[in-house]
Amino acid sequence: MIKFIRANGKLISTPAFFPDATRAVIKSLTPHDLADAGVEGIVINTYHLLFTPGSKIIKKAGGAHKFMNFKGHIISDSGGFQMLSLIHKSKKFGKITDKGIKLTYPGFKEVLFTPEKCIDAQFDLGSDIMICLDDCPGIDASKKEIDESVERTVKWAERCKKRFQENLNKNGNSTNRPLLFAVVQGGSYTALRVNCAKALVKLSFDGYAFGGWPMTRKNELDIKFLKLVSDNTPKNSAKYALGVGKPEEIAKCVKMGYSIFDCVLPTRDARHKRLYVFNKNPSKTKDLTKRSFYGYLDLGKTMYSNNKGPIDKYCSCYACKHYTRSYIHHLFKIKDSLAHRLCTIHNVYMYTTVIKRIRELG
RNA sequence: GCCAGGUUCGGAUAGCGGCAAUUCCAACAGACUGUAAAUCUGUCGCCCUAACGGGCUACGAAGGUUCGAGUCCUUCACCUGGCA
Repeated sequence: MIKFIRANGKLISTPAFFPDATRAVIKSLTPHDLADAGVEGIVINTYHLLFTPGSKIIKKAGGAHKFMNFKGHIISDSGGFQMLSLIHKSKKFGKITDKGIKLTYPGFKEVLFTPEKCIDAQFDLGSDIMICLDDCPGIDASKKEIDESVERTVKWAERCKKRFQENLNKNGNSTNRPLLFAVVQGGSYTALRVNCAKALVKLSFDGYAFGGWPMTRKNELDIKFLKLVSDNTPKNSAKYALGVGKPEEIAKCVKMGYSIFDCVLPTRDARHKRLYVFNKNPSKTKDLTKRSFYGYLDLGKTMYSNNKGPIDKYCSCYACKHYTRSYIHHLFKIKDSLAHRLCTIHNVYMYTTVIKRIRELG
């Protein structure tokens, strides 16, 4: 398993979990909070930032790192997944064509988001790892639709790579350069996944990501296809499981060869009062893939109103060191944003604890 | 003392002849996996049924009118204004 990835002249330790800062913020946290919580990198979203504030504004600010005042690593997601989450839900957000995605984000001027524009925007953002624009099919897509999405994803990846190269040449620096990852689509069809992976590997990228929906319809990790993609990409390449997942799912994916993860769960759940805890001492466990090892706490429940313990007795994050469940429950009741901040710090710290332990165990 | 308005399911509200009865809050339960999410979905009088459904008790109290009353009428109790 690879221990480091070099991007933009900096080393990224792996495996790594980068929480999602879709709109260039981990909601409610400052970069100082992030550093404190052991967060080494984040994932921002090209699609969302294209509209607000606009990639050019971030470029003028000196890139996303400076704009956000964040010193860690930054991966920019292409926005391909938004085709699934927005356009497949409502046509008002846009339309997918072979040229690119016609984006009609409410309140903004219509733009044709091509693979080239996607890459240019990611250079504007100055991210360390860039993701090719992919065509992510909806969860109920037919085989024909997935077939088309694979074809488009590969073609777009090729165009992304070409544009990526052009941007690198323009900058004239080949050693301290960002990386470009391609996304493997193919849904739940073995042949499509394999073909997509092989076609992308042939084009050669710095890393490969598992795209689409990482969960089965039963909401279980789709191990079969995650493994298939991992097995059909070069052994020592960086592998990114997009949108994965719960701590035990990440641990499982690491065993399959994945080294980079991002997921909205720890941050969103924190805002939804759901806290992640360890049922046993994490520094003593050797297997982090067991579901029973983790617990969830709904701090909104009245049962915690007078609970004087920390969120998690095995955790030493800022929130656990300084505040009780009772107080945070109170903050939720009065709808104070400090609840979000403390809980986000905790959940994110909990994930970094899991990652650190996985690294220790090798 | 006179006049006017009010009293509804934990709290606050809607309802002005067909109602177990609106909405909000609270409470309870659930969801959340490349973030349109500090969000969303249920339940929320009691009892029976796996379910469709059924039974009982309810809109301050007591009477009355009506096929039918939270809704109309009378009296009483309490609360809030205005005038004495």
